Amino acid sequence: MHDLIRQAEALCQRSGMAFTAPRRRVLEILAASETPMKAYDLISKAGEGGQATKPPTVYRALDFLCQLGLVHRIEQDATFVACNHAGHSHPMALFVCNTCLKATEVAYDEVVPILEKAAEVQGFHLTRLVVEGRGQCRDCALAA
Amino acid sequence: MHDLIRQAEALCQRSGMAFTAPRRRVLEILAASETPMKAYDLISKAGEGGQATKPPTVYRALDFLCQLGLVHRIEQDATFVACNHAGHSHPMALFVCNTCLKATEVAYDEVVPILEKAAEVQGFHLTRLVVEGRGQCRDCALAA
DNA sequence: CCTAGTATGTTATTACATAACACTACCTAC
DNA sequence: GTAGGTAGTGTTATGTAATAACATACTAGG
Repeated sequence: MHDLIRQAEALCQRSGMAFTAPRRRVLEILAASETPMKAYDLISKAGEGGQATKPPTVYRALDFLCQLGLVHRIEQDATFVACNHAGHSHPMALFVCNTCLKATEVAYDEVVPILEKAAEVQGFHLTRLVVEGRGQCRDCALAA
Repeated sequence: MHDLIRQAEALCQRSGMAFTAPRRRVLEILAASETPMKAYDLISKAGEGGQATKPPTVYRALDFLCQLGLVHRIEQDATFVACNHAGHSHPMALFVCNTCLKATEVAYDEVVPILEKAAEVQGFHLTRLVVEGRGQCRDCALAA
């Protein structure tokens, strides 16, 4: 799991950005979590042990990590998850299991041009795309 | 614009659901709005004139209208928009213009099987799909 | 040094959403 | 017709998500 932290360090170094304590802390917590986390769970977790951590600190760290593609925000339910495929920035869909709540990342490169074309027909030029889903993951399907 | 209201009435009648006053009110306000609305703008708008309207009333109406497909929730920014293509339930992507904030609905039937297949490869069975975008609409592109 | 840029700390507030319970209207089975 | 269920609304209170605004600290370049 500490691969992610090392990747983050490297990524920041290359782009001349600071991988500061709160950013590291937030990423560590997310990387250790099996499931996507809500912001306020993250805030209280980050505050455990050391000094109290306030919302802006965590939200700023999250913004930073999201921009780097190390963390994704799941719009459906306002949760955050560490990215398994850090570094590169493939378009990735996030599918969340209704049972175990784990998130699965799925590449959707194929559909991007289709959606872009469908939008363009109506004169709409896409700059950002959000693809998310809900359903049942393999493990939970087998368990049932 | 009152087409939508009439459609809603018909739809409710057919399914034996009540198209009550708060539901009608919320739908009217959304139908009259050029752009998607935030929940609390809706709440204060609904409260204008008559009696005060509280959050639960509006949220309940929104849940109801969303289930019927008469209204869509835009997850990216927690706004709500009346559906232009009411009644049927095609999968529809919502693309929001960064400039004028209007929402454009785009059918994405084609991409559903692709995403389903991509998910299935990882053993994930999709039950719900959210596709949203940001960008620039035709009018704003021409104006620029 | 000192100052411009970047990031964090802190307080307060705004915005989004729902839990819980009381009440009403309507319908239907007896 | 009346008891009891169902569906919906009204109301209070609270929980949860996110940011504004301003003060403070760290660091690199002149």
